Amino acid sequence: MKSTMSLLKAVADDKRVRILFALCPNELCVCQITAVLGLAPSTVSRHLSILHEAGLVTMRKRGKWVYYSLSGRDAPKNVRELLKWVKASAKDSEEVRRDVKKLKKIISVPPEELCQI
Amino acid sequence: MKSTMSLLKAVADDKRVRILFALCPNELCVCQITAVLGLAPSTVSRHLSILHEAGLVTMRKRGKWVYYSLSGRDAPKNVRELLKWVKASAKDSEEVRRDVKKLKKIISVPPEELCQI
DNA sequence: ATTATAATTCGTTATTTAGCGAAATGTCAA
DNA sequence: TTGACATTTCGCTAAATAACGAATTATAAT
Repeated sequence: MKSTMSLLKAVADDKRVRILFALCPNELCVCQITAVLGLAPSTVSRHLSILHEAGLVTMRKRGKWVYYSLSGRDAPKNVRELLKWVKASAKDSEEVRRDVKKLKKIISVPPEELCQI
Repeated sequence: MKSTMSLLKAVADDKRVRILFALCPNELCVCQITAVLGLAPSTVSRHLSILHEAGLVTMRKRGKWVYYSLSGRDAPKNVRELLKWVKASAKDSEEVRRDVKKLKKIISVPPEELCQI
């Protein structure tokens, strides 16, 4: 029950759902996610740690940057299924569409130049 | 996104998840659910209204009693899938097992005599 | 070494939400 | 009608949590 609730609480926040959608096609570094959401870096970092704690995302450090991506094949089945549910349930929403659009611009800039945008 | 979030917020509370499990085999009236959870009737009523608002449960009035049950075949697909996910993910938890045991005793008493327990 | 930058941690504030009891509503029975 | 009971609504308090900025950590570049 504990791990189930930590998964459900992790996805029961619209900012975190938007993060999951942003990570759908690609891994992203924190500053890119911050640019999509328009929140303070510290806030985004906290959201990411909640998603990571629940097992929904994985992270990888590369130099100064930390890249996050969706948990994949090696994650427990319920994690994969929950990600699938969220994706199917909210994929047509206005917010997600807006973020996808924003993401295209963000990805076109290398992360080195991004953070002062 | 709005309806997705209302579903996710509805299930992101352990008391409400326990209610969903209690409703798995049978519909129950509010006083029976109250007996399982050990919370004040007004609190349980509020939890039920959140689940109902999200579309996860249906209700039926019969005399003084109001019976709640899980949404079924006629519910949207994502609702049915979410219920399935929750059920699969938490079915082996200690809390659920305890509640199932408690429920057996509760059901063995007709609701007319239950509320003063 | 020093500086600059990405990310995290921490302390604080504001918002949300769970919980309760009291009061209101609705229904049955006497 | 009156009374009893199941449920809901309302107002309040306490707890959980999102958000921010400041301080800290870690890494890379000068």
